[in-house]
Amino acid sequence: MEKYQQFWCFRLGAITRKISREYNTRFLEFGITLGQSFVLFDLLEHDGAGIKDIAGRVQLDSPAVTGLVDRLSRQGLVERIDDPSDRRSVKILLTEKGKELAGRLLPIAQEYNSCIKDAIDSLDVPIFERSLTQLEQNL
Amino acid sequence: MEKYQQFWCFRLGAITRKISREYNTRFLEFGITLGQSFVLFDLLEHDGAGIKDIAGRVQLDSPAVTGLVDRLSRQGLVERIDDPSDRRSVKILLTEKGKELAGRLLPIAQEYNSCIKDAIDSLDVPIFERSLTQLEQNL
DNA sequence: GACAAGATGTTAATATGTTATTAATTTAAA
DNA sequence: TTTAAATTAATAACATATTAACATCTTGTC
Repeated sequence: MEKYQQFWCFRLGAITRKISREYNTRFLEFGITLGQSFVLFDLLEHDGAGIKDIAGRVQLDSPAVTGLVDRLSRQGLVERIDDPSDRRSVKILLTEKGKELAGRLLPIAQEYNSCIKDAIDSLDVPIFERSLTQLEQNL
Repeated sequence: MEKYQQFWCFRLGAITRKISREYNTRFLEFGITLGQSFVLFDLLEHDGAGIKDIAGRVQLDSPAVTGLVDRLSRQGLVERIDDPSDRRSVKILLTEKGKELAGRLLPIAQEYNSCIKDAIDSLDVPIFERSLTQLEQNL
């Protein structure tokens, strides 16, 4: 076993890519990718949010969200409208089609998330989740 | 807390990006990125390997490794030479400069890997690593 | 030996993510 | 009030990752 293969960063990256690939496969028939779905899910609870707010919650930089919103809007799932209270800003709104799709994708994502949890000992799940929280907080 | 933010996929992705960013910052002065460093580290133990072998070990597709090797070779850190035993294939060799740099980066990476482990309770480390192994095996 | 099937690496097209820069606007300060 | 500083989103440039298509070469079978 090579040294670098024990780096958490390497292992986390490989696992994340594998999971993302599976999500993307499941979402393929809807024409959506995993990253795009997070924006849709976010808008379900924050319809009309600006780019920066979305970026903060999905933990991406603004330019990345700009790109995701571009692709979603090209599919008629979201709309950009000017923010009347701040002309620099933009409000992202779910269209009917987008709202409907987001509602359809959410249970699919939740179901696969359960599958992932099943991959490890059920007794270890709370500890694993606690570790994730600590990584989020302490890095 | 939004639903999607509890998806392991979301959390793992965000953590991985954060760690990668820190590695890339530490490697910046060497003109190297995290992904490129994995290829260098791999060659330390498998000098002369082919693209497909490297891809298998670093868990990427061949085209991704082709790109990484392109950038490394542009910096004179690796060399492509024809495989005399199979004319489809290519051997990737570390140059002196590449070998020297890989040896210099490895301890930096190991040191930051320890930092990351310090982010979680030391008692939880073995369980977290066991969970990673199970995710690798069962997904 | 000839041909079909498989293997190897590259290229192209698309999506993702980061950093730096820019344009437009708002806020704060002098 | 005029100017300086900060904010918002977009763009450009680059690196990364995946899939599909391709060219080249090897191998196995007849």
